[in-house]
Amino acid sequence: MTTDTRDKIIELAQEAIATRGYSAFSFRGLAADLGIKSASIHYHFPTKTHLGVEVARAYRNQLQQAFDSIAVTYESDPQKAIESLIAVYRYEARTSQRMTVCTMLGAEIKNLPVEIQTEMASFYALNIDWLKQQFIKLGDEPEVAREKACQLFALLQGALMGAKGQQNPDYFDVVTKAAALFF
Amino acid sequence: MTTDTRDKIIELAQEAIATRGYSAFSFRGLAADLGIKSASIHYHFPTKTHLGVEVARAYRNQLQQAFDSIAVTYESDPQKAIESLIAVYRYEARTSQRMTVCTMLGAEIKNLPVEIQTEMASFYALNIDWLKQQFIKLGDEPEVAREKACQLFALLQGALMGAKGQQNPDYFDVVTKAAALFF
DNA sequence: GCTCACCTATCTAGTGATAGATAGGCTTGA
DNA sequence: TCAAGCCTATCTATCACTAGATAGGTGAGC
Repeated sequence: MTTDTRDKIIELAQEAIATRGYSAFSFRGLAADLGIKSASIHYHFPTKTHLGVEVARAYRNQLQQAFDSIAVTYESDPQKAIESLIAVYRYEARTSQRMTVCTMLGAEIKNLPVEIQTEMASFYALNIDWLKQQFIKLGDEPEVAREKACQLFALLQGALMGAKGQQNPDYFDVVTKAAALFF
Repeated sequence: MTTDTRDKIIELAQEAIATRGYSAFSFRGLAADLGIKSASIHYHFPTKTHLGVEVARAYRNQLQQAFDSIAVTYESDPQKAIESLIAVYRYEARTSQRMTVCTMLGAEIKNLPVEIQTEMASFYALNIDWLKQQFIKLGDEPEVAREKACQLFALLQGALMGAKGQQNPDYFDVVTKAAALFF
């Protein structure tokens, strides 16, 4: 067991990035939450960039798993699959008053180490490609499917962002009603 | 004339917030860009919070002016008015690789002084109320108009955010094609 | 079964850089 | 003359990061 301290650090860092942003979270803050010293975090992650990259990777894996799981469950019903993804994001908007790591890091991108900027690209690709596949299953031409995927993902990000910016989770529901327009 | 240094500070701060975020811009950085010392910025704005609030207010005024100007120009054509607003955001997405102050501060809201959080609320209200008015003019019932306004605004924010997160301005255009769905 | 060497995970104590903020002085123009 | 505008110099807090020490565990060789 390579300790679960490492995992806890990633988990807390992910939470911190999602709520306050990359430049606003600190090793000291994380350490305080964990009840250890910041030097101990440096033992697991030599630099903040290293930790940031690991958080991004972990989040990407979670996302990938969610996609796989949904795609299996609703293999023959792409519309339900999409609605199920929206429910996942809805859960994030409701339970924690935070944004996804993807959205947060996207906003901050100009202020991120290049290593993390690189990871960012795959977030968008993952979401958009998956949505595109669902629309293709629903009978759309690839190019149309891609456009719809971009549009729906933008709607989702805007919904998440607005729910947080206004501190009003209901906003997410109002906005995602518009998802119906894509079917 | 209460100097234009003050105005320049607000302008540069706005630019900095829109590109890198509130917590990532500094008095020293601004001062360096202006060719003065950080102490001189404190002369104009006693604290970072004061400056932040002024930036928010200034941005809100610009937004209000843009709304007024568009509403007058396209008074009898609300659809054109909305398309004109999209063009404004499009310009922001294209020319500078930055986000609007509203979107950026919205993402960071959990990390902002309360004074600025308060200003934030008016950004959303301003955008959504204005859009709502246009939809009402187009014949929608108030409640429907409000929902459409939220949805379209979320789409715009998502478009802006995605264009930046992927460093691809074309994304904005692909996404905002979906605005047609609202007419 | 013991010991020596190494590893893991943490600590204390500090580095230099930078943050926001302040006190007090110089300069210039009305 | 005096105040607006900017300065130098400094403070305190915090940042990421490092060095060196320590305590406990693991494993190999005798």
